[in-house]
Amino acid sequence: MPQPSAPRRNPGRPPRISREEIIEAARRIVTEGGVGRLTMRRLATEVGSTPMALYHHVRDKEELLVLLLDDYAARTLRRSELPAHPRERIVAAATAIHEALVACPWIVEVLTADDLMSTSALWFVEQIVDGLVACGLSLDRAVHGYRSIWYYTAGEIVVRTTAARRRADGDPPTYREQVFADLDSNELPRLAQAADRWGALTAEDTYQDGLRALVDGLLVSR
Amino acid sequence: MPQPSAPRRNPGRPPRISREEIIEAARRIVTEGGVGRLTMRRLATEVGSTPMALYHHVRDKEELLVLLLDDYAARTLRRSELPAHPRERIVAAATAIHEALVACPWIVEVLTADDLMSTSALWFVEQIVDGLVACGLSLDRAVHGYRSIWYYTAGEIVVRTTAARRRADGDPPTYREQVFADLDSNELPRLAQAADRWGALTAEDTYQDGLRALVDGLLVSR
DNA sequence: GAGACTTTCTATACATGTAAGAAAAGTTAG
DNA sequence: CTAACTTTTCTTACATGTATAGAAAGTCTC
Repeated sequence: MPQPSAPRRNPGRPPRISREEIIEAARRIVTEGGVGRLTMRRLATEVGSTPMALYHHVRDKEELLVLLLDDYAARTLRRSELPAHPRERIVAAATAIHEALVACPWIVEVLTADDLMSTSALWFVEQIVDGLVACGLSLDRAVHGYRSIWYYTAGEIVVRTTAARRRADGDPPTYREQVFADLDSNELPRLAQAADRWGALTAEDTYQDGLRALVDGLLVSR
Repeated sequence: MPQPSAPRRNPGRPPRISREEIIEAARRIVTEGGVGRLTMRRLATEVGSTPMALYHHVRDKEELLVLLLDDYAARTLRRSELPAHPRERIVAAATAIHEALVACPWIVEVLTADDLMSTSALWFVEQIVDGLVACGLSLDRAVHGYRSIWYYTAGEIVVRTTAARRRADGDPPTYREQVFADLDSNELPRLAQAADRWGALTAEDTYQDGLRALVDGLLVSR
């Protein structure tokens, strides 16, 4: 029977760095110089260690980014007063998540990693699922509904911030824009009709419009 | 006045490889060994050239992947008989795009790159926009609606295929799953209630459900 | 034909993520 | 104390994307 109160230390070489230290240092690097400055080597010197030592605390760089995102969410997403009406509560919770993520431009590389599962984000997820249930959906349908909202949200952020970044880089227009300029107005009349406004239209932020549509659609129980 | 019919060749060293050749070779590599096998060096030897020569035909690897995706779309997406009823036409067109992309597991890394703009995909985009207009939306709102559908579609694919890949890798469960196991059922009752089914629920393919909800929502003009 | 100009290709170099294995620094059993 | 064992750290090495500089191979002007 092991003595429970004895401060018996662990065997093995004692660690000189911790996951928390690593994340802290990573956060410093990212907030100062952007996510592009975050390399394993830089991070290692920042915590006073070697690159490979990091890999004992973090599976790989992607996991590091996920941890960083969760850390960010934990300190940004604060539970706030949400509307009482379920439908509006859903919209507000999703919008809160969306705003937090949009304000953090480097996440794009991480969003592909399944849900946003930071403990602090979970409260908002709960609000969404609960709102859907309150509107009459079964629990299963509510979870599926939340997933749809998450797909929409993640897709919006990933697609729009990548596009925005590309615009900011002042890249020469890709051949895609060329394609769009050469539209055949007999074959594709609507697109041709919208062609000149396409760039402006797709740059607009219509997250809430789409979200409301999606939520409305989810709530007309079928 | 330049002689129009003269086969005056271009100045400069004549190219030994073309963008088409490159894409062809890349397709071979990817279909044989997966996208992980596609490196610039391998591609270079495949076309009998050097890595840096590729960069005269392709801006960078990302553009190569985009080209590859368009190439794939061009040979997979065939215009098909779509329902006449506008709402069903929208759903069918989006589903066609979705199915083509899902069948092609390496796209994930590219989907972040704005729209799917392959010429062959544009026809489906046209169907969606036109369907929305036929249901009474203004052209602007229809374009926005299409964008919402695209966000949802891209997000669904990116999130779900990444999750599936991770599952297939047999990774040790990430700390996210740990978080989910430790849910406090007082704080987050709905999530706790769904916790054990969460994995199964989020693995289900509910693309069409969400899509229909979104389209329904878009069509109740507000 | 000689040289200027243009386009494409090649050689070399660097930063990055990370695999593999050895070394270090502890704890525990004898 | 010594030896086995464990955990963490360090060293070295490799594959990859791509920047940079210059060489090669054409056309054009004269």
